[in-house]
Amino acid sequence: MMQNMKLPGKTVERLSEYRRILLNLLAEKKNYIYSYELAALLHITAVQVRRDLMLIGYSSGARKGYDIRELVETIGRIIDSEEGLNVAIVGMGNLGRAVASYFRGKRSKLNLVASFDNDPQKINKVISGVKCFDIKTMEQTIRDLNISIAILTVPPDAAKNTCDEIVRYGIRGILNFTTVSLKVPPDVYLEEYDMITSIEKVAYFVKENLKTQG
Amino acid sequence: MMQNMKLPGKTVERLSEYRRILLNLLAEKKNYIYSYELAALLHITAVQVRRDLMLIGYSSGARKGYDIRELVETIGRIIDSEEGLNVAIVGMGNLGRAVASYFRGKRSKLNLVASFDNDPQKINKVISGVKCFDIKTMEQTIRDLNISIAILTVPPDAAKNTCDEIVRYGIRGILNFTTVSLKVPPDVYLEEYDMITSIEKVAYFVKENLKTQG
DNA sequence: ATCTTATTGTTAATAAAATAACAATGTTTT
DNA sequence: AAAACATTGTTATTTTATTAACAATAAGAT
Ligand SMILES: NC(=O)c1ccc[n+]([C@@H]2O[C@H](COP(=O)([O-])OP(=O)(O)OC[C@H]3O[C@@H](n4cnc5c(N)ncnc54)[C@H](O)[C@@H]3O)[C@@H](O)[C@H]2O)c1
Ligand SMILES: NC(=O)c1ccc[n+]([C@@H]2O[C@H](COP(=O)([O-])OP(=O)(O)OC[C@H]3O[C@@H](n4cnc5c(N)ncnc54)[C@H](O)[C@@H]3O)[C@@H](O)[C@H]2O)c1
Repeated sequence: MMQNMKLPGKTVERLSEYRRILLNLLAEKKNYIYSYELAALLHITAVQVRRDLMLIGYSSGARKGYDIRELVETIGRIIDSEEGLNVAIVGMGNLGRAVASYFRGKRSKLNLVASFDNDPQKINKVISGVKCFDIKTMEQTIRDLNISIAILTVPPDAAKNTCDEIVRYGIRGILNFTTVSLKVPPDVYLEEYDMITSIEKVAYFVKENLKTQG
Repeated sequence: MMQNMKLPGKTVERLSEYRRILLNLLAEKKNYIYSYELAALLHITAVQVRRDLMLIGYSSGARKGYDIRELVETIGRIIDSEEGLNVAIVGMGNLGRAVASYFRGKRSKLNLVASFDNDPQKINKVISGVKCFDIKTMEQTIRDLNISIAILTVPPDAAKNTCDEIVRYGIRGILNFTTVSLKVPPDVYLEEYDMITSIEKVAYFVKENLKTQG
């Protein structure tokens, strides 16, 4: 098994989702799970689950289902970085605070270590559990705290410049929530998400369903 | 051209993204755009853009690029519902408020007409521009205001029950931001999004890139 | 201990999505 | 007004993702 081969993005997404659900199940004291159960929880097929687990080389021993604890651990070995990676939120407004409060204490291998803003009201305060730094100190702070991932939640008109800055300061991955489409060098991984797209997609299928089903 | 054929979900997503970007460009007084320009803004290929537009039967006249205003209008005719659809946010916490403030005044065919919560502090107040109703009045309010789409942002432990309720009250599409995986009847369209998955995906590729590039 | 059964792991087949190839078309240049 | 050109619209091809099929395996039943 080529352990050093990059997994397809889709598989990585599902592995993250498997783990999220498995952790919930562990909390409910469930210890084993069948592929078809996990599939049903994610609205996918059991084959897909088994295929994904095959890709990461995980094998269950069979017939009793997967050992949830073990599987969570295996997924971690594949998708987490051993030493952990440090994350910052850039732009501590409505969305930034929501993300911070959600993120807090969730993932042991991804540490939310800082946020940045240009609002004097926010600078040097702890907001939603994370210290807010002056955006002017970003270069220094990113280096000092060894931050490699940024969650971008500044206003649209600040997005482009801010993105160029953080890339210059050594950020290697960006989750962009602004409505602005960014350009980054090929060695920086960029993921973009816009809620409006999700809502419009829902609306489209609702509309189509209403057309055919009344 | 089969106008009544459902488009692939991926195409619907891209159409929404095209429109978002085109509206930004219009605001900057740009009137025409080539397929390759639009593609670059979305990090996809020009062929994909042209293919999507072919699917919705849009034709440019050629060589001067697409008329942005016209294209925005055409996309609207395809993905929007003519009469508009009404949307509610269920759970007006950190994320609910962030979504509300983002949504406000954005889409003319999707109207954010209500939010629901069980916190007496919030009930009957206008929060982030939208009135917050008592969750107990949800059945009535959903019917009165003809709400067909819900954005679910309640705490995880309330998610399942709340989802069952809104489905019973006639909701036809749900955008689920809770970490709980929901089950809905086949005539209800469900879209789920978890930020942690996005961040873990970024982290995975950052890790892999660091391995190969130092 | 053997048989039955349920579930896995994996290869093969199918389906969906993306890309390439290129003729058609309208624009600009000469 | 013809030639050169850039860009589109569309079909064909390739690639990627999903699903189906099924032999292998281990748990439980007899
Ligand atoms: N709210 C949402 O649900 C949502 C959803 C999708 C996308 N977005 C986008 O995310 C971004 C943030 O949305 P929001 O609702 O949190 O907005 P917001 O105005 O509440 O927050 C923006 C924050 O960025 C800070 N800021 C402004 N300029 C800055 C700069 N140059 N450097 C650093 N910080 C700066 C502001 O002080 C503020 O704290 C926007 O681009 C918005 O379009 C929001
Ligand atoms: N904050 C984020 O960025 C983020 C991201 C992804 C997912 N989520 C998920 O979204 C949900 C909301 O997150 P949040 O940070 O806004 O939490 P929050 O606690 O700030 O907000 C939850 C809101 O729901 C209300 N509520 C509680 N029980 C309710 C009930 N039974 N009926 C109606 N309303 C009820 C609360 O009064 C509160 O206003 C959670 O499930 C969280 O896991 C949050």
